[in-house]
Amino acid sequence: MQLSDRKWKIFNAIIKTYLETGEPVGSRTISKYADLNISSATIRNEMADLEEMGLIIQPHTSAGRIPSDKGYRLYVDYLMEEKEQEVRQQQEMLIQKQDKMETLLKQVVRVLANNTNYATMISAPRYDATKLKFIQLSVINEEQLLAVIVTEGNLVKNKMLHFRHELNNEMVLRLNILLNTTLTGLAIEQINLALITKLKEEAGIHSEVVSKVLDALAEAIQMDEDVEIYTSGATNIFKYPELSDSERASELINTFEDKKELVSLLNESMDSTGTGIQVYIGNEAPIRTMRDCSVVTATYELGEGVQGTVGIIGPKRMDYEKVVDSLKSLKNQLDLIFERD
Amino acid sequence: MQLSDRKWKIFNAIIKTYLETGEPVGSRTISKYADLNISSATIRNEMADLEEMGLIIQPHTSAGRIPSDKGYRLYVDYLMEEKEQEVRQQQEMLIQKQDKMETLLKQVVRVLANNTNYATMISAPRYDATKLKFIQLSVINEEQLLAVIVTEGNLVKNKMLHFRHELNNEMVLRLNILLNTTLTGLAIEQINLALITKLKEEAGIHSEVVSKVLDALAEAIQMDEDVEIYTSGATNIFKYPELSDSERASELINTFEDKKELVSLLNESMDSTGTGIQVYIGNEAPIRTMRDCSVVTATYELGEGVQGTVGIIGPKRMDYEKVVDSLKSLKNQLDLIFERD
DNA sequence: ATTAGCACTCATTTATGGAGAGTGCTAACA
DNA sequence: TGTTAGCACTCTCCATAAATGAGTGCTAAT
Repeated sequence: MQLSDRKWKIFNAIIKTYLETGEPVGSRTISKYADLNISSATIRNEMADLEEMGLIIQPHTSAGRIPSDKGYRLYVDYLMEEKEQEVRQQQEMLIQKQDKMETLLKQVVRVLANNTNYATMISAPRYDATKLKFIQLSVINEEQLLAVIVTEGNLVKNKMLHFRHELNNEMVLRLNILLNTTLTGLAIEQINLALITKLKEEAGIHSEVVSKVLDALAEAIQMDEDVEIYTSGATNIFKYPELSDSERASELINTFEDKKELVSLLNESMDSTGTGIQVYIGNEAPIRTMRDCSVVTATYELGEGVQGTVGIIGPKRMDYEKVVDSLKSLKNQLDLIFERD
Repeated sequence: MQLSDRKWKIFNAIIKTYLETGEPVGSRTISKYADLNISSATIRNEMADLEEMGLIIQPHTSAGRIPSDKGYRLYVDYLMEEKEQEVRQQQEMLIQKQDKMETLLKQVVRVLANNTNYATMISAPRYDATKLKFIQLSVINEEQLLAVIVTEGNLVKNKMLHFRHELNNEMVLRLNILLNTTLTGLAIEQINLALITKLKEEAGIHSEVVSKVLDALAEAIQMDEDVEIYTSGATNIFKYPELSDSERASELINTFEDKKELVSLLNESMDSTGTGIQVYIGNEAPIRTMRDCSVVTATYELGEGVQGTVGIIGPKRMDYEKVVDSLKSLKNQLDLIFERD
């Protein structure tokens, strides 16, 4: 399927105009379009062809045309290709380094939402590939231990552990040393059975505590996979009439509040792209409530394959160029911030 | 302003009916109301009186009546008075004890939102009156310390500290002992200047570290006052037509996402009621976007004056009885959970 | 191959005219 | 004197109809 030069120009004009106005665009509008001196009648003929190709759609007879999902896809693919080389002047967003990952991520989504006027989300870096930096067990009282786990990138987790028998300070001190000397610098996935057995052996009679700590560690990670995601600007969807009728808006905002589905989307995007930018148009995203939206995601890196994903959700007629630029710029900044860590 | 018995009955019938249907209620509807054998004409006369008193309103000529804010207020005041003694069969909500405060609070709002079909929020217990349980400084690398702060009720905070000069393990160990022996068991507000001076003295050349730790502590607390609030069920507002037009819904959900204003509301409610249940009707709440809502709050306790607030936001015609019951039940459970801590 | 012209289609807007619900008032009644 | 039936009146809420206008597809002329 090859588009003639003129067809391409017309198609482009339709997309551009529709992105701006959000309303079906007719042949006369296009005929007035700059550097295109053709009458509306001719354009009508061309549009009929484009429609037959499935690139544009008529919402009803005697209305203008709007891009189909396939049309958007073509446009975006072309756009991305073109962008590949071109390094544009990127608008700077002010992301400041933060001590705590959580604060940083919240800031990122907030700034991004304000900049783009779309809804945004970000997933915390995937934990199981991150290296352990530090473990600290502290005695809270006779039956409780607090385990603090710090990983590369200063992701801090804490988990409370309960024991039946009494804990004594000295033992905990020895365990701390043991755990740190053995585990520090390892990625979570490197902690295998052999290592665990060895640890337990060395811990002697306290092996039960060791296994509880490791369980806790695993559990803490598991929990994160499920939950750790931040969103912002959900209400931006009200700025786009095609999304803001009660029904749709409610569903969408619900998806945002729940976050569960968002996690799977971000994870999928991360797995499939490695480190690029990905666009889901309408039903391409695996979330039903987003069938009228487009989602653009980017994966950021935190050294050695450890990565998270940031995403922007808007109407299908979102400003893809701007969004892609914003994400690229953001991605660079994040990579930078994590680099000097 | 004294209501005759009959006027009261009519007023009550109007409120009850309106709470159910959400539509203006007319004289004929009331005349069919059980144990009230009066003709519609008579009721019309009474209603005219009630309207003059400002208790009910006519949205337009020849429509039924709806309660005014003043009317709701009267109803709620009476309701609360009546409830005071009566201990009703309270529906149980399943709140499970959790290790971490955050998890617990999130669970609470979720369950509450599901139970009531309104939007819910909860503020973490106020920090500055809580007693310190434990402080732990850990060396992360040459220039960074991780401070972990645990308070009563197992609220865990961590904060990363940066230093120019090198840190050594021994010093940190000594500081840990010093901080814990001195501060454990104290409420934050008890850490006064005298104590600080004494601490610094004992720390000798490491007094700089001490003051940084204390700063961090203060800052961590400050931050909490601003942010620590959890919400759930924001999308429930779409279940009530009077709140779910684009404009209103957008504003409301925004308020929920922002949380800043919610904090001030919850704090105010806590200050003014001590430990009871409070109802804000329409503009009584200090948040403009909630002018069409009612808010019911309850303060829960966590031993010795440490308290947080939980709130429910719904349309003005919310089911106050049910909401108050739910909150009371919840309050009891929370008090119980924290008690055995 | 392009374009002007025209008939035709459909969403959107504006008027119009009940139907229904509910009121306020008056006059009759117990 | 309090209560009620009756009635005219006032609104909102629909549904239907008519006018508008944007945009198309097709045909015939250039």
